Amino acid sequence: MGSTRPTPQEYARSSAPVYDQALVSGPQPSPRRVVRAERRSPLAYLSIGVWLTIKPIESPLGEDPSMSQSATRYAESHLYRIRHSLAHILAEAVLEKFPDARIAIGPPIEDGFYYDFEFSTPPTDDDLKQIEARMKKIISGNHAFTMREVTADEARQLFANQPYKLELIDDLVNGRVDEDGEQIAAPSATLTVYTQNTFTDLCKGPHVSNTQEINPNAFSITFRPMAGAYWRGDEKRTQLTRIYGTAWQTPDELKDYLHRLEEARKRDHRVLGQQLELFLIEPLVGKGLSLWLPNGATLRDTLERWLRQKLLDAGYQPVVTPHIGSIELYKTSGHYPYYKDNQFPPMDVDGEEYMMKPMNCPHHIMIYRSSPRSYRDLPLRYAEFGTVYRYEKSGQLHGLTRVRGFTQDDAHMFVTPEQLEDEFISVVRLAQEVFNELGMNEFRARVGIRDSKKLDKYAGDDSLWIPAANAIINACEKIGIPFTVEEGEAAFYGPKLDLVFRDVLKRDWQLGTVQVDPNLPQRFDLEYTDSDGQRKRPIMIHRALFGSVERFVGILIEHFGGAFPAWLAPLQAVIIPIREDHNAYAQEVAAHLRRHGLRVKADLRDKHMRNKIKENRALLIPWLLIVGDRDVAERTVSVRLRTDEDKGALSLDDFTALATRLVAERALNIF
RNA sequence: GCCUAUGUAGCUCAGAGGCAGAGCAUUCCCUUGGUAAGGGAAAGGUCAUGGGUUCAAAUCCCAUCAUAGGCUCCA
Repeated sequence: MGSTRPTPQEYARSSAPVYDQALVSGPQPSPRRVVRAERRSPLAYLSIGVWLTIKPIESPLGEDPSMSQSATRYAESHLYRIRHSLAHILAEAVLEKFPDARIAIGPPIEDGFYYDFEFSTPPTDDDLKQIEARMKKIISGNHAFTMREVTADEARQLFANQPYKLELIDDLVNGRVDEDGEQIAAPSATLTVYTQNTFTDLCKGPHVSNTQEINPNAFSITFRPMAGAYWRGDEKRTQLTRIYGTAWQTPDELKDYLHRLEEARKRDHRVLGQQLELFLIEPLVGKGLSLWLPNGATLRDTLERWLRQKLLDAGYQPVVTPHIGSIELYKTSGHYPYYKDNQFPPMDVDGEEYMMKPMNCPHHIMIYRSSPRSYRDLPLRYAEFGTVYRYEKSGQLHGLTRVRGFTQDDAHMFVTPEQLEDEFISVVRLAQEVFNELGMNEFRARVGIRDSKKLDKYAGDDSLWIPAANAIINACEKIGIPFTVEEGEAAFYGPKLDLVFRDVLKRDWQLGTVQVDPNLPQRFDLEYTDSDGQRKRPIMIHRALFGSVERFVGILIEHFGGAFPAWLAPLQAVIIPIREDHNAYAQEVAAHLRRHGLRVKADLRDKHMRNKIKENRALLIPWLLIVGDRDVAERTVSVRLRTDEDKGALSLDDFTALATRLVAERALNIF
């Protein structure tokens, strides 16, 4: 390794943790990351790593103007000023109607802006409508935005009855935060305030010069309900009321945005999960616990069998471990004290404490430890679709993407230090292969290292962490996967790489994770005998590609909008007879296709064929096979795709060959 | 967990103190129709749960549960 190689910490500083604000959009596992991205000062966007080569993918829903720009350009854009200014106008309108409201902060964010308030009685939806109407009036008043520098004392006088502003002022002069509440190092010598019309706010800008630069019909504050938000994101502090706005340059852009939201809503895996009868979450079963209906289970099972075969081919060995374990196991691993608050509480069984399994690694470690190991055995790769249970706060649960019981496509590798980098590379390559075959081509990696300010949070010392982090970074560079390095995102036992997938709507989803772990082998005193006869300590790699199968299926549902490639579709073809006397042929066709391994059904209900087409189309069945007099006579099926394309008649043999080929190839197209 | 909203038939939703409603789905009857809803009938309800106010509660009040949008956290 060359002496110029930056330390992992230097990497983290040189690559902006968020390199494209568009990449932090949409539902994703870590809302905290969104918050951090929103608050990041423009400066933080300036240093963008050269290895970040995300290419834009085509979106069927049109381009979002803010998304095609880098975050830096966004912060300098006119749209950014419009949104920032609208936040102030919102505060003005709110204070007019609620003079005793306290104002907190109001930054521009992706797609819009928000402002946080403290109300004695929160506004109603009606109030919000009136506030929006009032904002349009203020905009039409052509008011100038003027900036003024003030001393801290002047500022304290200006905001004498605004405690949140006073706190910000104190922190600003002491160098703790900037106006958006972002932590910064240097104290700020001068403070600036911006005034428009009757409203003055502590603010570093920038703003539009006059409200006439804002189109009064290109924003909305009623598009999303009000929300609670903790002051400074700290749950121990006051909960404020956040009013969100979206704002654009033109009314058409606003319309497009609202349309995109609507499209995303239609793809919601919870909506499609019900419509396509994939899964249920039943209160009587419990919060965050999913029931898989036959359709969903078929999809899941197809995915799992495919992945299992891939793992066997890659030299993984299957293992199976139970759903609960002695608390002593998790005390030894260190998980219990560290993640106590996120686990189901222990249960007492005959005076011994047991826990629902929150992770599989300690169990796999015990399998490794069950027998003396030689360097000739390594790498050892244990794989299990292991179901784990974690206590998530109730407000945190969300469909399949955030549940309390889920199955990880988990594996643990035990390697020698020399094997670490190659093994790591092969894991990431396998991930690439798996996701590419699923048609998920757009993904990147996020390397998580220790928070250099809180080193005591982590197990083990530099001698374990630094080589491990370097192995990950080396691997990323060799593979050429786009990656960023982020401080404080490591697991407590080792640095990690998270795989982040960007779906067809350009939303980011964290998928699996690959973690280098030098610590658990130490805690469990794992050993192998090396070629020189010495007992040595192996290193572990923890990895999951899908992450949680439940969550992964949820992501697939949204990515494909429920229109799965044929090989994944729970039902691949439905045969629709035109008249009742075609039923026999329909059943014959179904039996024929089933014999060729296809999942098909003959729809023999006493309904008009048009009705059956409509209903099966809504179920997004890839192939609808219409059979009538001509088809019976000529042994054909008339193929109608779920895309509404009528492909005309194919001989039964031709269709069988086509369908089985597309399924075998796991093709993304269905004709 | 916290803030706000919502909870009526399998699904989507109307009803806002005075007899529990519609469309779709389901069942049955008629219908046999070549590419996005053929006709008719029946059945389907603890109006989330528990308590309260009232002559009377799906409707008003309180609590609980669940869901949604946020906030916070995530091995």
